[in-house]
Amino acid sequence: MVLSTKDKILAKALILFNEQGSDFVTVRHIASELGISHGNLCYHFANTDVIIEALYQQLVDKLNELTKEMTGLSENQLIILYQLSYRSFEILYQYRFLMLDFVRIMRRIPAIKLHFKALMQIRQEQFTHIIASMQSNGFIDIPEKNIAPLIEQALLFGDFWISRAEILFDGNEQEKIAYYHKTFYALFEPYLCDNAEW
Amino acid sequence: MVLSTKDKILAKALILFNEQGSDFVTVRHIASELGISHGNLCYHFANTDVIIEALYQQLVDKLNELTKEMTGLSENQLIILYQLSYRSFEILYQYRFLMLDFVRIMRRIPAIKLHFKALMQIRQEQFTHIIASMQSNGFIDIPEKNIAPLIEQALLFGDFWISRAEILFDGNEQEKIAYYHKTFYALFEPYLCDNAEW
DNA sequence: ATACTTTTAGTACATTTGTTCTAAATTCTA
DNA sequence: TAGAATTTAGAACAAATGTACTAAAAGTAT
Repeated sequence: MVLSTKDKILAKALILFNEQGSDFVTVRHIASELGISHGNLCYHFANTDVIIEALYQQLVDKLNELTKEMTGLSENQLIILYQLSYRSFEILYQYRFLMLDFVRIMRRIPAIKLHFKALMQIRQEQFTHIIASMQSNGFIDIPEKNIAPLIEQALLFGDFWISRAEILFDGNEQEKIAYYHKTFYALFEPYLCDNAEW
Repeated sequence: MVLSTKDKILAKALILFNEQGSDFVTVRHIASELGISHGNLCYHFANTDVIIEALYQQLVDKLNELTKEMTGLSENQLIILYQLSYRSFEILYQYRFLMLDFVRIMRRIPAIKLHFKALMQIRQEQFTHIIASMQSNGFIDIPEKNIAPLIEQALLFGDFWISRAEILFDGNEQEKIAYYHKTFYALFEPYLCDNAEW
């Protein structure tokens, strides 16, 4: 399996962005790491913003694919919620620079900001739907007024656990994901019914 | 009340950082906005990192002062928790660029990263203490195993609500703070006892 | 008033970066 | 294989930035 120059650039850029942050990394750095000229790199991607947009699109595609895959399953919503969030955490971690430099990237690349706002809308509806479904199946018992805050908490946590982990967590990648996912899932625990323990 | 050049620089830098992010703002920009030469500015602060460190110190001082003030009160811990967090949210918002550029700043200025890790340790202990105290006073009933996740959730929320708000919240500053503080406080609600409603 | 210190403006320089351009090399296609 | 399209390397340029330096101006103390 041989990668095209385009794909090699994206793969290397992802590594460098994750390691060093999306600033500090320039087209020249990426080209240098790949052993190609920056003129060549700019032929494929005019600047780093374009590369970031491409990587963001990769992330969105992967998350969409995951969602499609999971909603096809016949497991109960509790397991869906657990596994969907866990695997989302794994995917997000692959593209962690996007979350680590969240505000900066949104400020610099309006297209991503617009798209992200729309994405959040969708995610919020998905959550609402899952919770309503769990409610009607008796897995969860949550007062109406607590639903919106819970979803807000969950979405915020999902976006920023990586940033917190980057500064404060000592441990390898797998431990990190497992720890923060556990803490994420604990958001829902107060509302779980007894028959929801598994 | 006339400000020294040093203080004028810090005040203007805070405004610009909050508006535009800590990169994009250079010593030349700040100097230009103030109508002074950048040579002069560099006489007071060698570079933007030093300015950021000074502003971070201001934030820490304000938060410490608030904590000291609040722990002196004789209200019950529920009110303490509510008010302390609300006023912390207000102060954090004043210095929001620090939270918006969280990871970037920590990566660039190791002194702040070290200090912040220590600060988090202290905040975690404060939370633990408050919760234990509320527990023994019968305001809250929380299983032992849920305490650590709750604290982690609260600290994470406290650090990153500003970033989420920056992208997604439409509304003025007061509404923003009120909305996110309410969502923050909702983290604790599932565990509050009946006698804790107020 | 004089000498000393602090503050200020302005200049200069090296480095980095984005961007554009040219021409060579390579690959593709007919 | 010949010609066209694509890909690549490298040079060149302008703009921005951090940093250091000089000298003038303002303030202070004796």
